[in-house]
Amino acid sequence: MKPRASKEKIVLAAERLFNDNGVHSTGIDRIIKESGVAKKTFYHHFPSKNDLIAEYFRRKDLRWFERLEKFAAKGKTPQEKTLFLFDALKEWFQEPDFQGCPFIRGLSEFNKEGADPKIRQCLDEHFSRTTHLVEALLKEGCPKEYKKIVPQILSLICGATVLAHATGDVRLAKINKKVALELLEKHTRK
Amino acid sequence: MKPRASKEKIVLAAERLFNDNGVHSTGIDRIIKESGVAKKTFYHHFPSKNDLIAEYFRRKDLRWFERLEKFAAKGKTPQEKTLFLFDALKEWFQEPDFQGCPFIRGLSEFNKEGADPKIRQCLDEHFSRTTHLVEALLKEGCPKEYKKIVPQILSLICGATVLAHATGDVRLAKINKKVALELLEKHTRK
DNA sequence: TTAAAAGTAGACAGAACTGTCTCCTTTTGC
DNA sequence: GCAAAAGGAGACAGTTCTGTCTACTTTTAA
Repeated sequence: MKPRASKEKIVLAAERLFNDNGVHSTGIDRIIKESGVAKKTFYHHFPSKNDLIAEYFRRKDLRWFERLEKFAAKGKTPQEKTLFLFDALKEWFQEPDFQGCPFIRGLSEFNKEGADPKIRQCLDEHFSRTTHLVEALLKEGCPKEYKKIVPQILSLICGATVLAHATGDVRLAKINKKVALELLEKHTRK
Repeated sequence: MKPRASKEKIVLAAERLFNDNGVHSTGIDRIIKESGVAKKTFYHHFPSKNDLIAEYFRRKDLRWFERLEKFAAKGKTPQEKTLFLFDALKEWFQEPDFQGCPFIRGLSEFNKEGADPKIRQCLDEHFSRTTHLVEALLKEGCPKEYKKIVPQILSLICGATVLAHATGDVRLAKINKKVALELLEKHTRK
């Protein structure tokens, strides 16, 4: 086996297990067994489980923004770009292993006294970066009122994600896209 | 100590610890220590930890609907009742120990293969009962279009809750109440 | 009053978890 | 080619977790 492939195999196994069973419920031994590496190899790449968890969140964050930007690029105006974010959600919700947002799930497990600071930082940065992305789009699209609309759009994104996870209803993406459209039309017409 | 008080003390300690540290992260020993009962007493009332967890969710569910109904009762029309739900959220978000929705958090920990069925049932019932409450209000308020609006209102409730937890911004309740008002006005005028 | 129910205190078993360590082999990079 | 880095296999320590059990005391209710 290629030495450099070990780290990747660990992260891929962790990604699947964390997604299916939750982060806390997934033991190191299980990750090691399923990735097929030796325990020493694991601890060579990740000094502790928390380092793997942080890496997991960094990767999820990266892919989240790749997806959002891929869809936003389909729109011509900032308003269109914003609306295409909901198509990104639709694509996400339809994935067979969709288990809700890793960061919202992460809040449950790591947003507490005593949790590893580098993990909490991953969560904080993810939420603030998502906010900034929407903020940047709306600042361009409706510069006078973007401060009002940003939390509304973020609520629609969050709400769709949680409800799609709780109920399995993929249509939430489309439903909230329409609400977003109405909000944007209303605040752009003025 | 009064014998009948033991069960209550256990549940109260569990409620605080589950809220502060998460359900999985809270060990039986900690709950026993903080509630001040003997281990045998604990297992007398709850055959297993999962039974305590189910009881925890049943109580949270009960209080959630008590609160929603208390606020809904302040409105005269179904539309007003629906809008008052967001004032219930505001009250909730302002509590010093607000740590997000226990059921959304529970999804992260228990919505997986192998989780205790009675716990998953608590979660499922909570989401469907909340849906039915909103559905009942809107069915009365705008009978022709309630099917469209229910998921929108639920999204606004969910989104506000998650974002208030993630960012600490209590204003989400008020912001989304306004969006809900616009949605209801639009669909009632027709 | 008295038997049953509920409680206290805490040892203990058995499993699971994180992280360390040893011994040895393979791969990489200069 | 060869030293250093990376990897394999797995024993082991130390902790924590759930759940059981013994021995004894207090409260409740008929």
